[in-house]
Amino acid sequence: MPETPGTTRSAAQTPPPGARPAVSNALLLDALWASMAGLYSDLTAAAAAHGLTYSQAKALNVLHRGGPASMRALAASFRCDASNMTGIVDRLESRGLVRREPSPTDRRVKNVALSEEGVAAVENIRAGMHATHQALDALSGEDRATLQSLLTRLAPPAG
Amino acid sequence: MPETPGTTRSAAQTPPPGARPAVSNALLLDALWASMAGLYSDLTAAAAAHGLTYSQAKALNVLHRGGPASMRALAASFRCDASNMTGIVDRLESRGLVRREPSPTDRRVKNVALSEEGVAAVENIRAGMHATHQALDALSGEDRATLQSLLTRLAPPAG
DNA sequence: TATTGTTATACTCTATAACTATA
DNA sequence: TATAGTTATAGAGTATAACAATA
Repeated sequence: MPETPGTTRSAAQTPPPGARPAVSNALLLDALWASMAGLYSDLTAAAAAHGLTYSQAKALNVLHRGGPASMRALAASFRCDASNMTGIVDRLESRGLVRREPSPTDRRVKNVALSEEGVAAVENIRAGMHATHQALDALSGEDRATLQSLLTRLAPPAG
Repeated sequence: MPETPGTTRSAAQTPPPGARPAVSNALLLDALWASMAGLYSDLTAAAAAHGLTYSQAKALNVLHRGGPASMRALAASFRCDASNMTGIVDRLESRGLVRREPSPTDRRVKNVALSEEGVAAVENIRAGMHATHQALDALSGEDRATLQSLLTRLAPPAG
């Protein structure tokens, strides 16, 4: 039950006297929150243009990046209970975007794999995130590299 | 119907020969997506620790940052239909975290305002985003300023 | 016994449409 | 007529608990 308000910066990072004012965690949190909201909105719109929800697009993207995955592994990447994946994969499968394949080594496991249509869908959705692409295209090459580095350091281990 | 895969960088930014390899939009999109997922997960967990959902915490945060807002303005900040706010605000109000107050100037409008308990809740939730605070605390002062600047440039106009 | 995937249930979020009370 | 808020409805995501098949 922490009674401490927003600013929780470690005292070890006391800025040197005369330096420009430090950016508080509270301010960074606001900026992160706003950019997250923008990204989520852009992604939801791009998915909706293909008749898909955000979560469905997210599942396709996970499979696109990491290859076939078990229901359990998919749920782990969503950080949600495994039972939730049943419905999400059901809807994707009924539209022919993914397939459920029995694992050759463990008969309990079902591996979910993208179909050709699924690959096309996820690539179109990613390309259709116009606001995000526009914002990224406005950055210099150096800024892009810096952003990539900072985001990678921010991303949690489970990513 | 763009057939183009992930990389949609404008040709105007062709990197000079001999420069370090450019960071593609596809790579940046992955990094953004991963950090967004981490932030969402951290925020959802912090809200759940107070018995609140992500959307409820988001509404409290909007009111905390911007002061009282009409149902319509709240819905605009959520980029969702106004009818959805009724239930969200209902649940927050039933727990005493917000109040609905009639607008003095327009009898159709209801302004939603944080109660003292609501202020405490949103501040505790923000402070309870441990993974995010930890990741931010690991950044140098210069990196923090750079991140703040880049995120602000990424955030959409509607914020 | 433990694990994988599923089913059943309840709650929340979301979009759409229709309604009311104001303007 | 147009707008603010609400209600009704249906679809989707989420957590919990319980279950059958398999390890």
